[in-house]
Amino acid sequence: MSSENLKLNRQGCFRLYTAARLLIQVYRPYFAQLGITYTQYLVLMVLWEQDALPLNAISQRLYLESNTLTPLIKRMAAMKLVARKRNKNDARQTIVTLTEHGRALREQAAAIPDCMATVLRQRGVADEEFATMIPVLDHLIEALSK
Amino acid sequence: MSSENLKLNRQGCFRLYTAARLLIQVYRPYFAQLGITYTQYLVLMVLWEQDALPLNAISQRLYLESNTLTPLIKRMAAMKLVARKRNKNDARQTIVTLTEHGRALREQAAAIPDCMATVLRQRGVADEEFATMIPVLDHLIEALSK
DNA sequence: CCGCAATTAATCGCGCACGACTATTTTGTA
DNA sequence: TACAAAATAGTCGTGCGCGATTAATTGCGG
Repeated sequence: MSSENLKLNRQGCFRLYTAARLLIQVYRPYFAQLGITYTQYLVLMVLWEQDALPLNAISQRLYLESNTLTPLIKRMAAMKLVARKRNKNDARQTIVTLTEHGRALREQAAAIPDCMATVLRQRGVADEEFATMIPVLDHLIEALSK
Repeated sequence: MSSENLKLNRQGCFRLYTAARLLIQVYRPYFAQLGITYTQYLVLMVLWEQDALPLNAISQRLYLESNTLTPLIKRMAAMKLVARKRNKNDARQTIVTLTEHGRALREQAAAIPDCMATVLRQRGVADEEFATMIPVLDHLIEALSK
């Protein structure tokens, strides 16, 4: 193992961390227009795909724990994006459902990926280039999430 | 532009965000042993390379603003890792210098990249695989940071 | 059917990130 | 030289992330 590769890991982490932050910064104004944050958008994405999920299921999808999700979803409930209710069959679970407002946001948010793709292309990042990272990121996530 | 690629962007952001989080989670216990956080480690890395930098310079290296760095570095000063002092030549600047303790941590932290590389390899992520992302991440950071 | 382990959310405290803003100091220029 | 513009840190408020812990509920082996 060369010291080159050692350095690479640590710098790789920094690059991953920085690229994620900067990319989310580009997203932020679009979400701000809808009155939501990036993380709230992630929760909505999960619910748009399948509604009425227990917090547990959202947790597994997003790799976020209840200590992050519970307050997050409470804020979303306060904004009338979702509703929280106990599961009758299993009183331990809290079921999260979309409100009309939460469902309606889907159409408005649909345009965001287009905008993002355009922004990236304008800044010289080709889709194909970005795409080369996807399988590695998936491998990394799969390897680190257990 | 296929809807496939549109989806890819948004999911690409999520993957980037998640992979960064999970990777830092693996780092965290090592840093905890030294009594520091990942972000504090980043500041130390910059200062280990060149000591006595104005906050401004650290900001540029880490892509973090003063609203993040000022409190962060104050905490590090409270822990006696660094010292803060005004620049005599330019009273606007705050110069951040390593203390003896901050300098000493370098040797202890030196082992961490080894551990990380081992952990990743154990989990089936080869250095070469990770390395393929580096140029793309650099391109992304360069493109998004202005 | 009892009790104990596992599951599921929730709570708490702290440290980032970051948008918006302010205060101070320097610089450049008319 | 005056003074507007730029540079530099700092402050404030909010929303994550997450380690640690707790409370409530369910499931399961004996």
